[in-house]
Amino acid sequence: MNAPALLTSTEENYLKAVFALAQPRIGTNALADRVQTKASSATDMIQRLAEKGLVEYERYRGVGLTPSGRVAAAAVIRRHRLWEVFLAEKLGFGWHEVHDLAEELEHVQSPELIRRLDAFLDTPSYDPHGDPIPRADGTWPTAAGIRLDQVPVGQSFAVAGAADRTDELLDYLHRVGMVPGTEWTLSEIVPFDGTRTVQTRSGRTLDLSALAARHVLVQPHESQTPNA
Amino acid sequence: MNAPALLTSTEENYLKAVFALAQPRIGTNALADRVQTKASSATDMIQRLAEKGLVEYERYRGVGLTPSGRVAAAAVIRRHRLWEVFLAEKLGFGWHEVHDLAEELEHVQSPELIRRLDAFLDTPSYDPHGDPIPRADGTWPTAAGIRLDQVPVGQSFAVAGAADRTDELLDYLHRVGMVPGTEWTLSEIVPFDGTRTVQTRSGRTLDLSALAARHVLVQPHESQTPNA
DNA sequence: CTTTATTTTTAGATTTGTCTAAATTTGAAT
DNA sequence: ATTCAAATTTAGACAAATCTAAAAATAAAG
Repeated sequence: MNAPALLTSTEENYLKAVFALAQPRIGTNALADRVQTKASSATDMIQRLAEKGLVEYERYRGVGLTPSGRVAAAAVIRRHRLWEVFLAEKLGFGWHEVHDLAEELEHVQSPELIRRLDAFLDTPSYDPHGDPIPRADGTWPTAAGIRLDQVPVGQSFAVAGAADRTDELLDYLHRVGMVPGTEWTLSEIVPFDGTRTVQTRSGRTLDLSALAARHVLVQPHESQTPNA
Repeated sequence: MNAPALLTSTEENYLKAVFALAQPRIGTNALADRVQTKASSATDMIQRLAEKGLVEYERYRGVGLTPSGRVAAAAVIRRHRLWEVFLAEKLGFGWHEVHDLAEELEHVQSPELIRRLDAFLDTPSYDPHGDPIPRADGTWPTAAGIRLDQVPVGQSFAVAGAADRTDELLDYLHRVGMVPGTEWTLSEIVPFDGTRTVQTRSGRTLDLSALAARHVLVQPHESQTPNA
């Protein structure tokens, strides 16, 4: 329960992999695959992380995260996803290009840097892929609903919120009338680029890019078959 | 003359140190001091860099950079100083805080990242300390004059240009009338914070912060003693 | 309940970058 | 020209992270 010792980049990468794959435990081979190494190397590394109290490990039984391992993993993921937002929103990289770069940037050790980066980006809750960004305290944003890009065609829903607080997004959603509380139905998903067409009960339609759809949180309704 | 092989962070740090200290050669001890290591380690590293053709090394005689070493060093320094500009201008770090962080960020390997970062920052020519940023092609910005913060009290000068192209700086200089071709005399340097007071021949005075003074390039006049 | 196949772990070696301590070389002083 | 001190290099060891190849444990199949 003392201050979290500094981890090497390699240790951080293993932690992330365990976090991603352990439900609740993951084997050495799968882990080695994930971090691009061999099973024997993974065993070595895991034993070190176990000594540091970050994973719980039993020989031949796989690994899982301890509570403090979960906190450490969230910190790394937070750094990773904030850098992804920076790369996409500020430098104009495509959402598919940002992962590898963030993989390097995430290991720069400085709480103050991350605090300021977070503020500079307007404290986003989701990265360019739509994945949640852990908060500074290690908690995860629980979607006030599900993301619009995960809603099936035909589903009706109410807008619950926006995935981040940038003026650009909020202005845009306000301008097109997609504000919390409003009711819509998803009528089409364009296969080519994932554009969503939604419409109000009064018949007004609106096209939203896949990116925009990832940033809109909605509360789906019971079902489109009105019974009861 | 083939593509420059990827260097490790450590190799890059040694290269920077040789660049900074070799005029034209530097000894093992001084180099070791600079990179926070021991002379024996420096010897090892230098021999590796010599094999890669980046430094010219003769036993017991010290090291200097080869032409391709100079190019590689410029690339590292370019990355370092661009990150410094980012940290200071975008994240609001003080100019004294940016060095150590840039030291880590500079080793992220991606030409495209640096290209985009450079554009995002409006292609600055000087970092927050006033040091020149090598261009993408490895050439160095030769000051159209000297920086105003290096002018002694009493000196007259003509404004030659601005150290970078950000709208903020250019707008500001335009607004206060400090545009290329105008004539001024430096009448005071405030010891506390380095603020410069300058005045026109007609007597108008203007206070410039130390930061602003670092970003103004001037052409000093012969002398303040009017003879001939 | 054996046998076999898969997964996991150990053992020993390698690379990068470092260290201490001992051996060399250089250059300066007498 | 010797001697001496400072700078530099070698030698040998170590820690982190990895690998290959061999050994051990588990799980699956008959």
